[in-house]
Amino acid sequence: MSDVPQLPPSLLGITAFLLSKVGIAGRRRMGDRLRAHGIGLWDMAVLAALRDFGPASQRELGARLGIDPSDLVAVMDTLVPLGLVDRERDPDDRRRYRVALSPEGRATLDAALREAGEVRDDLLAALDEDERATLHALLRKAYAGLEPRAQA
Amino acid sequence: MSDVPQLPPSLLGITAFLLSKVGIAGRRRMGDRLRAHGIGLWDMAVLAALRDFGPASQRELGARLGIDPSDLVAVMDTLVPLGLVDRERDPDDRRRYRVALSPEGRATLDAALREAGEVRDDLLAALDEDERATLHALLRKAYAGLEPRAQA
DNA sequence: TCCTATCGTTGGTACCTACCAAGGAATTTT
DNA sequence: AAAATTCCTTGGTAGGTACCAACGATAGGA
Repeated sequence: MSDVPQLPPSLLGITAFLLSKVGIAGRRRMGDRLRAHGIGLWDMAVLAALRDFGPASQRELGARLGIDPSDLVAVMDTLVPLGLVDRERDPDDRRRYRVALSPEGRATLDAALREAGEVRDDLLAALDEDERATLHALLRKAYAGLEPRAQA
Repeated sequence: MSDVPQLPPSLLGITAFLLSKVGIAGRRRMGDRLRAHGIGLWDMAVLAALRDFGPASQRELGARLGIDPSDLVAVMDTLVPLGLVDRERDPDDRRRYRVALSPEGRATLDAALREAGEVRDDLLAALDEDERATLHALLRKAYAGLEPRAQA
């Protein structure tokens, strides 16, 4: 009759459950859209960090975003060949790279952020503008409580 | 200086990003707490489905919760030995099992739901009662839009 | 100079989620 | 009674995330 889940009310009463469900759906949709741009979620996060904070070493990027340095290698293996970042050895310390956002990277980031807006519209289709703003503000507040230093 | 992520404002402005972050944090905490009861998230979902909808076959449970039947085997391998569910062959069709919540299962589910409440309090520590209620209502509405049949 | 530390990299582990194929047992259909 | 279908199970694949150890290259301190 139906191959769509009909979840128990007990679970729907759990905020963390809803959070997880909607969050996973959003993450999945975002990942699908970014794939069309040839990048992944971590790649987008790195582009955003480079734009917001300026050029950085891979180590700094990893610390900032909470990514293990070894996992950052895969991100760079994506971003560098696509020309979305410029990576050169730091003249002052040739152990480290100096990773910077390229014009192409900036354009891709802009596109990714537009995709994010569309994902939000899709994910929160049932909510009006005010409700979306309220939801965002509440999430921001809750997240700030979780990660004190992440406050903008 | 800091081993805690300092996320780019660009990302914090993305509702889906926050949703995912807070959702993952909640899921993780819930998983940690359930582990102390010897069960996982899927196990809890099955217990909740059995309480809300009554005894069912594994196929029905799978369809209802969106779990692949083969993955449900692992859930049963957890719940049956713990005595949280009673599983017997359906007399009318001995291919299928009739899985029912046991008294121990009901008690464990109650405990799990209490844990869920504590996780909410922890996860949403930065929000007051009204804000938590608002957040829950908004998530419920958004989720209902995503999964039309999941409305309670 | 020698020792130690850091940066990026390779390679590996572990865990979890989600799927799919195939088979035995039981049932229904033809 | 033969064939097709359903239910559960086993086994395998695939993707994603998160770690950790060790190494070459480079740099700084004793």
